[in-house]
Amino acid sequence: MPDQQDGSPPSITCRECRLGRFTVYGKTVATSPDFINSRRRDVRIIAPQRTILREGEVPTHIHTLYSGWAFRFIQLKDGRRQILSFHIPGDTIPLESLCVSGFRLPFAVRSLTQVTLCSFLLADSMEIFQTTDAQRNEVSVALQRHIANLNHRMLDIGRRSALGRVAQLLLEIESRLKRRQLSQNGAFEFPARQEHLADALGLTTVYVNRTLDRLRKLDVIAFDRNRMTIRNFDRLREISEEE
Amino acid sequence: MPDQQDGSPPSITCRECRLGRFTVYGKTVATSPDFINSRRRDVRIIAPQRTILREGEVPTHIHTLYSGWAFRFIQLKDGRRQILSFHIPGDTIPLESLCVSGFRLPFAVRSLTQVTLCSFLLADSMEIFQTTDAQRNEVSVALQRHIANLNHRMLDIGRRSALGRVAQLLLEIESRLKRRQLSQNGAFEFPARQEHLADALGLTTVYVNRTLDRLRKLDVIAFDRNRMTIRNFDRLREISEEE
DNA sequence: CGTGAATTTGACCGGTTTCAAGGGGGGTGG
DNA sequence: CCACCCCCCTTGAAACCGGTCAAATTCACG
Repeated sequence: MPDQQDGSPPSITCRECRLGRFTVYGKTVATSPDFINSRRRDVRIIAPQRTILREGEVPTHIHTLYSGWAFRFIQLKDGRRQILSFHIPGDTIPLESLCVSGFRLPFAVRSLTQVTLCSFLLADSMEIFQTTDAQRNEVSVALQRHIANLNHRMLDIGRRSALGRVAQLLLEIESRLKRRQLSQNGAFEFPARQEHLADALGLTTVYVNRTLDRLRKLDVIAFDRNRMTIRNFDRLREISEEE
Repeated sequence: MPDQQDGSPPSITCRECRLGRFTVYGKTVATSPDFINSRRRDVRIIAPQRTILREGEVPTHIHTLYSGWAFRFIQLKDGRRQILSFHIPGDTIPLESLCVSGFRLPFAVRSLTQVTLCSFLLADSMEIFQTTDAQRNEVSVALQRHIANLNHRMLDIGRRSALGRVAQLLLEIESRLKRRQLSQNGAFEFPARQEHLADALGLTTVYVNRTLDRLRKLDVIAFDRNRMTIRNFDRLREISEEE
């Protein structure tokens, strides 16, 4: 694992980074990793459950999530929280800043696990992302995927039963992890607590638990504290579509 | 009203258009309305409940909604539908195409009422929107608002009661209409059926009806078939935040 | 007036929440 | 090395918000 337990950042260059080719600047890092590396201003480790970005701020840096999970969310005064999306290794945070100038965050970002961030100045990023058509296109594709995921999550929360929502979310996360080679045969690290799933799906923790239990008893998934396995993709897809 | 009942497009130039200054190219239209007008390829009237853009397509044009309402949505095979947002006069459809190259729509767009669209080639639009910093900024601001609205809608659907959701949606729509001078003292045209509200809020038509009725009995709103009036903004805001 | 679409109302149902208590596992300190 | 503790998962029972089904009413419009 890339995580360091002692709190010191990993001394890995972009050239050796196994995640580099999965990022939005994957194509560029492939051709000139040292260029990307020279623009990296910081590699930082952040503890679990820490605020990374505050709602309303205008980011001056963008970050690549090197290890761990984070999530973006909005919160009500009384504590009710909606998680808008989960960030997994290789994600750019916040992706929108590469496209929307002066982007004022309409959400906050928090680390879920311990997290390692590679940070770039937004100005430097623009140099990277505005130079070639190929690079502009990478950003577009990433942003399109993200928007599509948000739209689907909205459909899930508004129109699907608890069972369908959980199934959809698990499938989305697995497919994103798989694209980054972080899922093998449907098995992957899954550090989110049931509380996080609840806040992402518009459910309560208790009911997420009951729903996961149903899926487990159907032998569609298996999981323990930090690991999730999809044991029957076809069935999970059926459930996700019908419910 | 700008609507034509006879099906022929209005013969209004951008110079005389009272909506022009509220669009994303408002600044540009103010300085050179004839330039904008020269790029307008089409003014078209579309009947209610017609598909304007299909899910999965890559738009070649962008449209300014000149009159009427439209909405974007995703649908399940069994007919369940989630409305992602409503489009009101002055909106650019789809706004994302101005920022994300080759944007493949993850949703469909349909007219709610009869609708008048001013259409521009995407290529021509780029000329308009990429030329000046001021113009790029306009797009950013519009997109930020839109993203923020989507995020809030997600919070509403996931974490608020029916009463809070309805209140939030009415406030959002009123504030957007007001910015375009389409709401006076909280009173505005409101062509959406209760079914549309239901599909936007993740509720059923019947329950939207009961919820609107509660707000009406509290004397917070008044409405008939095509007109909505917010009679008590403070109370509506309280309700929207607490529920 | 007549017709169909949209709103409104009533009775009942059920998915999800709420409240509350019990259990397990991993980390820490004695 | 064991005991304790905290966090999280798990389970049960009861309540409730919103859904479902069905019928009545109102409204726009021809």
